[in-house]
Amino acid sequence: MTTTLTVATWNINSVRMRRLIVERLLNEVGPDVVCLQETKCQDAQFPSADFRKLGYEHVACNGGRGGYHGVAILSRLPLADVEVRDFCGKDVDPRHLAATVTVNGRPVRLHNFYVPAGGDEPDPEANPKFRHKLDFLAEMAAWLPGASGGVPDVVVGDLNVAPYETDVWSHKALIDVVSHTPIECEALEKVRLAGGWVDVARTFVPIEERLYTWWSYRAKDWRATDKGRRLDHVWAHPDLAARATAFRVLKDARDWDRPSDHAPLLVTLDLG
DNA sequence: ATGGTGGCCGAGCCA
Repeated sequence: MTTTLTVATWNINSVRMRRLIVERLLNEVGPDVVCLQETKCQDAQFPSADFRKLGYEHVACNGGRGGYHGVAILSRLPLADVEVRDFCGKDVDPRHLAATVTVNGRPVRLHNFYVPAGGDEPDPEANPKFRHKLDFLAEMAAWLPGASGGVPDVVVGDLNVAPYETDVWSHKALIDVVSHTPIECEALEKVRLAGGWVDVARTFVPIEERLYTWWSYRAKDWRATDKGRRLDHVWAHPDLAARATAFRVLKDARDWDRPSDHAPLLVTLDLG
């Protein structure tokens, strides 16, 4: 019996447009669980059957009205206690989905997030989208630490903030650009510290080393110019972080056919 | 260089 759990997180930028590269991840990498963001797909239209055929029999999705945002979890393992939370008092705001998987008798609570991008102007007074982003992060900090009911948890997703200097191609150039402004970086750090989660990526890739998960579609040659940002994250309860045996950003997927602008992240936990 | 690209849905919004 295997005692490892491999979790992927990937902002897919429309699951219907990019179903084939999701299938490529399932076939070629084969994580146990895949957390998707920006599915842009109502639940009734979600291509669950295609993923089930590949062995991902357990599918949970939160697609809202379809056009915007949306999160989903594909899993080879049963998903228990599936939960959705609408943040910031919005009726339909499909940005969160939680579920529990159990490996070797050990339950792990997964929280899959798509944090609001925040628009262009980093001023909460002038820009309601930035206000929403800060409010969302504040609500995460207040709610998330108590949300897993004592089950060790993993928080993943497109958190839309690159918190450290080496999480962006130029700290100086991006200091006033939404995703890397000090107020957001501090807000994200507050969320992480509120629950005591470990930034798993940074336990594998030292803080001195640049690490990105997103490269703009607008770059002429994304790999050569390498103007990336680390917007996607894997956080883990310290007991789980201590069991993390592998982590990587699957940068090659940024060059797959009709790619997402985000690369998948993969973490493996040894629950033996 | 205040553009550039891409997906929603079928114009303008969102990222």
